[in-house]
Amino acid sequence: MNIVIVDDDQLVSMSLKTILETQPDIRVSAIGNNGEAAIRLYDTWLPDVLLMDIRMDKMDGLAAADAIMKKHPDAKILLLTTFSDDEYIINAIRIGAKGYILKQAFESIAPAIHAVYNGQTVFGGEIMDKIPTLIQGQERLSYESFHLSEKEYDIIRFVADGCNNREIANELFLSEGTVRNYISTILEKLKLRDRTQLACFYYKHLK
Amino acid sequence: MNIVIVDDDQLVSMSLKTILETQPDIRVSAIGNNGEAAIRLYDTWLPDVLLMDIRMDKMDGLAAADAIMKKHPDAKILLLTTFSDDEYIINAIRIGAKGYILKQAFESIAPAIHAVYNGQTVFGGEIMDKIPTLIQGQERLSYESFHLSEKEYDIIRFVADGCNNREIANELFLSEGTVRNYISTILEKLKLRDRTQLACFYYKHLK
DNA sequence: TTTAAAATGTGACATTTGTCATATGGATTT
DNA sequence: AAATCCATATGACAAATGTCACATTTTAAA
Repeated sequence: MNIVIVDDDQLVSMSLKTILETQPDIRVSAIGNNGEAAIRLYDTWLPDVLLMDIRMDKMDGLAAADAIMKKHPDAKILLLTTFSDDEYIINAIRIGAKGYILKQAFESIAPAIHAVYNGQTVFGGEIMDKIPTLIQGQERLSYESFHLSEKEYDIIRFVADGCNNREIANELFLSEGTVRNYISTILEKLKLRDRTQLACFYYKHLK
Repeated sequence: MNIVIVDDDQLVSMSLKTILETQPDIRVSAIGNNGEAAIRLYDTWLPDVLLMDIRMDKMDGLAAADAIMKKHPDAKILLLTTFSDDEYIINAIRIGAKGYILKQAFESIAPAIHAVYNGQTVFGGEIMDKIPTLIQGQERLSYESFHLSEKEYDIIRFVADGCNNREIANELFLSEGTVRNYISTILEKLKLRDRTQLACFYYKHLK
């Protein structure tokens, strides 16, 4: 497996090279230190996987990745980042990068490369956690954060499924009145007015 | 590395087991064939990675994954799928699954497991390609496809925002009765029963 | 054991909701 | 001009909903 590394910190690229070459099936063909070099090196070496830092001066990793993907749609580019800067994630995905991982996580870089080499897309765990919020624009709150009991949460799910009180009562083996009482309490806790608002709340914050 | 496999096709689970056990660092501790078994086996074996099919009868993989993640927030669950059914992807991410890959891609399953074990999240390449569209405009159905007028759609949005009839009437300078009539028509067109179901419908299909 | 706190239930009540039949004024078509 | 359609409106009505005050039972704590 033929790899090219691009990072503007010489120290990092060398460490990466050292780590990767302990893997029998990996060879580091070249090292660059900015986006322009990345493009040039990619053309020259056509690596199986390009390992590239996102933040670099001259031309940043995203721009370079974009240019490379346009020219070589099958390129497998694994982006490295120091912190999980949200702003980049979506664009990285959109550009078609095959991964986005934290460069601190040394020991997990080799597995990531293997996965990418095998046609998959890899994200550092912490990074993936942000996707749902990016997709929806809001994070999923757990029902604990509103001091809702398990049963109350059950009921919310039925409401958010369009069930009326009778149906919920039948499903949960409760009387209709009890269901009403539950809903009344839930509405009070969440400062909502009626079941429709509750359903909306569910889809906006709990789903 | 301690793995549990869950797939309702015995043949698949056995093949997977065979493939995985060629890896020196992987041991398959148990095999199950439905979501309930998954939950039970997870509790029993606490595997490093749980490999589970998405589509199963009895209880599907997503529901099981959700239950397991709620109980064991650190669980590493790798979901297997036959085709890249879009609908599941977002939910898989939301639930916190650590991967979503095509089970056909035999040779790439081991690398995926390693990556997940190392704290990363893995997606089959074809699958990741769909994320951008899901992120942007999540295949929302247009209101035309339900023969809803512009005004009717306006009203739906208010309902899905938790407004009651009076509020909608004020916003749109209509009488409360008119709003009711509109909603009545909308419910008829969409074959729904009440405004709560309408709100749910909005979030499920129109949002 | 006694006490306290949940979970569950009931009945009464006002409000909101959804349905229906029907009416009016305007715009469009014939 | 007549017929038709559409948006809007009204009033009457039954059903569903949310609130409240209160029991009863079960569970957990002191």
